Amino acid sequence: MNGTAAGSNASFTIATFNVNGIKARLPRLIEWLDETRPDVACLQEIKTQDDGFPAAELAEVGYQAIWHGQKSFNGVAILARGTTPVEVRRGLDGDAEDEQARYLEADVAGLRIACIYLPNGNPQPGPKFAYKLRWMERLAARMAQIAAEEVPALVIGDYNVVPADHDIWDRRALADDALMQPESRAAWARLCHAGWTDALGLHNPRGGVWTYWDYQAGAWPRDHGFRIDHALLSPELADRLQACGVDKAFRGREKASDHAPVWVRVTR
DNA sequence: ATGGCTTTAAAATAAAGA
Repeated sequence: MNGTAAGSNASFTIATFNVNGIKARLPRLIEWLDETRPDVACLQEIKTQDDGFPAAELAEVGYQAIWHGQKSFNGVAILARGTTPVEVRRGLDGDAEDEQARYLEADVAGLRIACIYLPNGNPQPGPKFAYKLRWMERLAARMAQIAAEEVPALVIGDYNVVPADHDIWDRRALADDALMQPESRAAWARLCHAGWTDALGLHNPRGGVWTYWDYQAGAWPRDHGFRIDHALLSPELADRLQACGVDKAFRGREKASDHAPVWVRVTR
């Protein structure tokens, strides 16, 4: 714009944060936004209906938002600093009966951003696990549509899948859990094989990076965590990946979520 | 060994999370 290289070297940060209740977490959320200043923040488990979303409080710290809420459970939102996300769609095709608020997609600054809260699926086997696997198929279908548009895109959020044994402190601890089942992992692998890049996995090929620590059993002080919050980048965006990481320290604060934020930085 | 927390909704417990 001004004839220097500054524009092409500038970066853009997109983060995801499962807040585990936006009402209880609002002070921590605002703290994190103020301290890390992501350009976009995708939130999961806001656990509020639409009219309970704290849009005014977020606007005070510079973020405009769109959100898809639901009473008590689930709920997703996309925040952008200094601009309002342009909503593309909410919810996935393929199940007219599904009323769970888990998918929200928007355009921000030339990027297509899908914020997801993938079903947990426990206990397995059972209807909740079947719903999880069906939901992953529906997600794959939507991601194929996005890929066909050949836009720089990322699908970011809480996938509730531990991709590999090196993504958990002890694979035996969750061996029977829906997050670790071969079917869950196969569905995840299909997304990656379709051309989407797991940013954090790519930059940490030996694993050992966690994004979640249970509230119970001293999981946080013992560092008994696992990796379930992911960012999948389309080929057009993967080429622009500069860095990615976990804001781990926020898991250790008072009244923290059980998830830590995950971020990716791309060339603008 | 087994550890047992946190949220929401709503009025004491129950459901869900992962």
